[in-house]
Amino acid sequence: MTNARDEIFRTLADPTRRAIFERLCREGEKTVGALTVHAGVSQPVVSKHLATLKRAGLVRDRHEGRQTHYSAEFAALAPLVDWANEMTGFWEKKFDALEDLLKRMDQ
Amino acid sequence: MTNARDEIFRTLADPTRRAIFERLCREGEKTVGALTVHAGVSQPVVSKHLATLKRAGLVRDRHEGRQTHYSAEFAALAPLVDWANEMTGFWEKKFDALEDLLKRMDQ
DNA sequence: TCGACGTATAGCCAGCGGGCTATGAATGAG
DNA sequence: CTCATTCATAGCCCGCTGGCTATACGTCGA
Repeated sequence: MTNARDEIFRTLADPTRRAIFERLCREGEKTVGALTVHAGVSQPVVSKHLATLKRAGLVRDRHEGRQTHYSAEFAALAPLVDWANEMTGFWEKKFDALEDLLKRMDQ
Repeated sequence: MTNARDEIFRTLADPTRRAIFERLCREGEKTVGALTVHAGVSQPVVSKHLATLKRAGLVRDRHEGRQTHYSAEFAALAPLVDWANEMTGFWEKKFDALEDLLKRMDQ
């Protein structure tokens, strides 16, 4: 029952994980080792976070020899943006309704 | 050190809390009691979630007699949208760079 | 003034999850 | 073949937090 939107929010809630994702967004494809250097946590933890990000569809992995290259999946952010737009959309709707009401009152 | 963006993500990560926020977005100002009816959790829990949402700047409260009315603060979603745009922005940048590269190669 | 009502706070518990180390599995180098 | 390298997995621990009940606090009606 836990939908994609929920998973995206949960996944991006952790600062360490979000930092890893940000890094992939800014600097493109990176190996686990390269990410670990600046992550501030151990390599297994980085791998774990990457697995979580992958399950949420936020990253892709590409195996090349013994290293795994990860890259950001930008499109996966769409549900988040859509949700935010939907929420603020309700505000605009109400604003429109208010405007409409005022117009009617003006008549 | 935990900035606003971080707090917003953490706050919206919980499904129950996000549902409450969504409800406030969709249906406007609501009392704690009204929110509790459909929240699926006890009243104290709803109050707690509302306090968390308030600390994150996502809702406002208005006291009227013994009831407290809460309403969504849509503007508080801006950091979230900005962040998402920034992330996808890196993608566009890279796309532009690629386009530029292809142009140069074409010459 | 007193009781009922609406909300917030306190205190507790259990589970989730993020951190660690140790180790396994796969690949490359020599 | 053997050893080093790179990453993933396993197993553990502990703090955080979301849930609960009980209760305190403030407000309204009688």
